[in-house]
Amino acid sequence: MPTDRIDARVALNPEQREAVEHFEGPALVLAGAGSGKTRVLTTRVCRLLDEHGVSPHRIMAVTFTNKAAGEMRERVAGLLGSDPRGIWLGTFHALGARMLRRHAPLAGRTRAFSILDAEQSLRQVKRAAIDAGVNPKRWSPKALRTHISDAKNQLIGSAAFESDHGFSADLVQRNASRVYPVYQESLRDQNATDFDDLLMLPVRLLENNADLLARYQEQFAFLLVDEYQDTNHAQFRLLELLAGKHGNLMVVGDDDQSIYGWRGADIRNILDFEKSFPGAHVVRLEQNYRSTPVILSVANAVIRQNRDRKPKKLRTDRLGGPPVTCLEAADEVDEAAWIPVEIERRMLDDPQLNYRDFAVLYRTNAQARAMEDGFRRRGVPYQIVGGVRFYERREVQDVLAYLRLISNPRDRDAFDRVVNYPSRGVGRVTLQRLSDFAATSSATLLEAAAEAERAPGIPPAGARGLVAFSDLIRKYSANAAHTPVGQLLAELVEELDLLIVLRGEGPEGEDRAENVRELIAGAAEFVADIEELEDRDAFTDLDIFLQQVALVADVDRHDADADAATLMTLHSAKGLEFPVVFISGMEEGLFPLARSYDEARLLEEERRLFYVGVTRAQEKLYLTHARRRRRAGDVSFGPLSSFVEILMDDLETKTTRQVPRRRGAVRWRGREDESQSSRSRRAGSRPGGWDGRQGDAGGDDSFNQDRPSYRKGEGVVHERFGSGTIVELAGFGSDLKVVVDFQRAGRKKLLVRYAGLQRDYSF
DNA sequence: CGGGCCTCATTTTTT
DNA sequence: ATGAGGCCCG
Repeated sequence: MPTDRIDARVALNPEQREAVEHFEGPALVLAGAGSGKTRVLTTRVCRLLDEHGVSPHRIMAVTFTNKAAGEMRERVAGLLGSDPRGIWLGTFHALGARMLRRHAPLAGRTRAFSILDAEQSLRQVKRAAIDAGVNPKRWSPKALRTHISDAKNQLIGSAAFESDHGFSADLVQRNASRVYPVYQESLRDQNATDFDDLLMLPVRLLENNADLLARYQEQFAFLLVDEYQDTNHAQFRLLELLAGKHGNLMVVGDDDQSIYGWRGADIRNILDFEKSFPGAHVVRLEQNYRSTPVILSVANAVIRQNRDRKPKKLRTDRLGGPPVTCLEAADEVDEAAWIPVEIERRMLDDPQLNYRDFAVLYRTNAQARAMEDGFRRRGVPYQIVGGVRFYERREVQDVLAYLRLISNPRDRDAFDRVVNYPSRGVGRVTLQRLSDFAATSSATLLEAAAEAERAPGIPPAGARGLVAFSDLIRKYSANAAHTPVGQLLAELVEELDLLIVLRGEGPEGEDRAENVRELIAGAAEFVADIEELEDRDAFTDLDIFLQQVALVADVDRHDADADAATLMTLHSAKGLEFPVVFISGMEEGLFPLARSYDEARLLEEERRLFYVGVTRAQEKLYLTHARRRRRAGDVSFGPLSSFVEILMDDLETKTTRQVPRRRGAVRWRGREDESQSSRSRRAGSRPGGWDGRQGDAGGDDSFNQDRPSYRKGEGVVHERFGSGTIVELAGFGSDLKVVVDFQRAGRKKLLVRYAGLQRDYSF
């Protein structure tokens, strides 16, 4: 029996088995961190294919990253013994793009439409703002784009948005409502979409074309969705539509790991799944196979504090494990110096460990730089995920812009970018004249460029440049149909002498040339996705390459096999695991980020983010913080993060050599690097504020004047309201607010500055 | 038309 | 502190 074959290779616990064996109807799998959800998903896919004989093209499996999709494909192939050809497997955006590509004319696009990334779409928003008479200096294109993007993720089209906000008192909204239609129209003109369109347009396609909807509903007999907690409304709607006939939708997720609220993800999708899909079969996976109980208890202690969640608790059969270490460093340089040293120390202790077993996580990409310096100085190999994205590098963008223009001659953003790169004597004025000329003859810029000699006001030199440019693009467009991308790209770079141009650009030049070479190498390896074979003939290699490149995320480029420590943001770490994890920058104001204090919702998301970070660790977890940190040019003194604060009793604490010893500490200058102080370190903090001493008293937490002396759960006494318990903290420094549940007076929000609270020591 | 200098914002996370 | 964008001059 085929299924025996699969089951024999995949050991499942009863809950996992229950999920895997679920067949028809909606299902919600609440899968805690490390509970084997990927295994459940892949095994179920295998079962559907192998046991139930479902045809692969009738299954859609949605993952959060391309990399996760690739891994799932591999695992399924491994279990089945053959590649699951035909299955619709990928991210929402990739699948949306695929659907859109097939029916592009219905959405006013051709099959070779361009996908604009954030930066490109921002430029188009700016252009649209100008066209719509909205001054981009007064109204930041970024803010406008955020509103437009939010609207799209809510499936609000430009017309609806205009009638909602056209006369809104909120001026940003009102201006956004003027820009949105112009922006959207310009995307259509350019045969382009932004990321959000890859969700919204397919939904519109299905909503407006009954036969198409019926076809896809019939096709997708089974839908599986990973990381469901991070879906937004558009994604929900897409699933709702596609699952409309068969209703066999299984979603897997963990509300505690919902960390993309800022991007429109709606945690309600998972919390209300059973309402949206009545009769849903609910399975909970709470058995954790990843982390030591020590790490899990920290994770549980943190997440328990969130109110808006489905109660659950991770269990493990594992025993023991080293304590979680909290390290205090003097500043971010000190922190970044200590971590690689500690990594080497651990590797000496345990020869089993490799560099790849370590990850350093941080809240913001800005922290990467100092960390990178620390690793480089120590000579510890590392790879950074994120930050300046490969595909966003200037030189890579330039080359890609050529390709985009070759593939899609209407791509305005691409045209602007490379028409004068390398220099062809085409300046701003010439470009403006060309644009006018194109408008009068209703041609594309590229078509107009071919005729530039006839355009009024364009000097002969500029016209020659434009004609040459147009000839160049035309030549490669013709070649694209029968030349592999790698070769096309190599020829192009050769013809433009790009590598030489780049090397001549100064000290960065060599790196840039190297990046371009890497891009060529990547393109040479590119083989159009076999899934596209069905409608393969309609596309050139180039079209497919470009659409794929546009959707590559940073994590997709993470090389798990390289023997190097991984440096990345907490967001990027979702779904990954490492034996040893460092979470750095554990300071109030940085993590949680200061602005999350205003709203409980935001603070809860920060806490979930912390939970995600903690649960990445298999064996050993470090939480590090710096007393002093350079941020955005000036120095900030962040007190220990409240997330760590509540855990202090269960942590082992250390300091680096750079940190002055506390009063009463055993020694000031031993050769010993770390001191074992812990617990009760804060017994001395006084109620009512801070005592702003600086300098040598440094070990005392009161060193920092921003440090709130209050913590959640503490008892306090107010002269009028009596005694109560702190349930919430908000604000900063002199703006610190507390929410207190008073035994008699009920819940009050107080400004510490005025409230005159006393600590209730009897508590 | 291009280069260089100055100003400004920017630092939350990303498909 | 750093980068991007705008402005001015050669």
